[in-house]
Amino acid sequence: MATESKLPMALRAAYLALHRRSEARFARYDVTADQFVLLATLARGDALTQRELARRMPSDPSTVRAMLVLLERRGLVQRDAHPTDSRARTVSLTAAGRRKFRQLWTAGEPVRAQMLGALEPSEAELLARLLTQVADALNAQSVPAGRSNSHHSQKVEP
Amino acid sequence: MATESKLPMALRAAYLALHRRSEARFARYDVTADQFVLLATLARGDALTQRELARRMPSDPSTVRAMLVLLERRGLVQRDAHPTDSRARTVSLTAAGRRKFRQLWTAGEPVRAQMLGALEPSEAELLARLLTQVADALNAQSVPAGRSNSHHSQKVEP
DNA sequence: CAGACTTCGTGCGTATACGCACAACTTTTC
DNA sequence: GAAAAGTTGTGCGTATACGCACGAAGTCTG
Repeated sequence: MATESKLPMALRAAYLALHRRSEARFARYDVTADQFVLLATLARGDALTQRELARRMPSDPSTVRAMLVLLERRGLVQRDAHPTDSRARTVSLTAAGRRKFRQLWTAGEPVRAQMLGALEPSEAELLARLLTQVADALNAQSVPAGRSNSHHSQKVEP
Repeated sequence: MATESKLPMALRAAYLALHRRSEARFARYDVTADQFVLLATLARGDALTQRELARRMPSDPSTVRAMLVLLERRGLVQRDAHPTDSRARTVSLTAAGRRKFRQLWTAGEPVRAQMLGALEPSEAELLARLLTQVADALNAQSVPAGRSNSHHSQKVEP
């Protein structure tokens, strides 16, 4: 039974280590590791709805909202009315947000280097692939109580 | 730059997916995913100090303390005076705690199966190894430019 | 077009995940 | 042995991470 829990525990340990390291690294910029993820996501695709932003992070929409409130207050992001959907709001980086993100990207370099340095280039690639496979499997809503071992990430029978 | 952040993002996504899935799975037992980790750690080595428990989880000692308060209140763990060190307290599972853990272990089986099912057996092994490598690298206090770090016991090249 | 259903964002409550400062205690040092 | 230094647990503050319920607005029925 210990062998079976090795993978989940290793995943947890690795993520928490990454998170702690990043947190320490970004602290002097007054930005958290998760705020960095949010800013990075916006840097790659601006003017997303909060929902879409949350989906890409990936994080819970209500978590993202809490983060946006803090970031908006500090002028790093702005939220505007959606052009066509009046329920939604679009989120974008401000000029200050873009500047901050560039600083953070540089500041985070040693952490990424530390991760990558522990692996062969091919291993890094492989690791990313395996993690994605695992994440997809876990997100594929496959078995709350049924037997259907649908190995593809599609819908479940209603 | 997108390629460089792929691995950290994939790690984050995979962990969060695991966490969400586990959380949902354990909810009906009124136990969180992290409480499960704590109980599992105690199940593997009882009568640890809070510090040692935190180290093995791995989690922050003050986080572990908060968790212990909740779990103790519910009678799943107990904290006793340490036999020789009067600063420390030893933590153990109660009978109810052991029973709960067995239930949780079973309840969590589908999640582990879902993870493992997405991988070849050899891949699972490899993934665990790579994650451990990454975690070790991140925890190895290599200090890329700091000055005020001297606490941890790890080696650093000077 | 009206009702049902879905989706978006908000607000609230709980549990991590930490850092930091502090008191009590242990170990080391001189 | 007493002072210095280190360790253990506690308490506090902030930021996630989420679920759930709600109102508002969009979409889909008939």
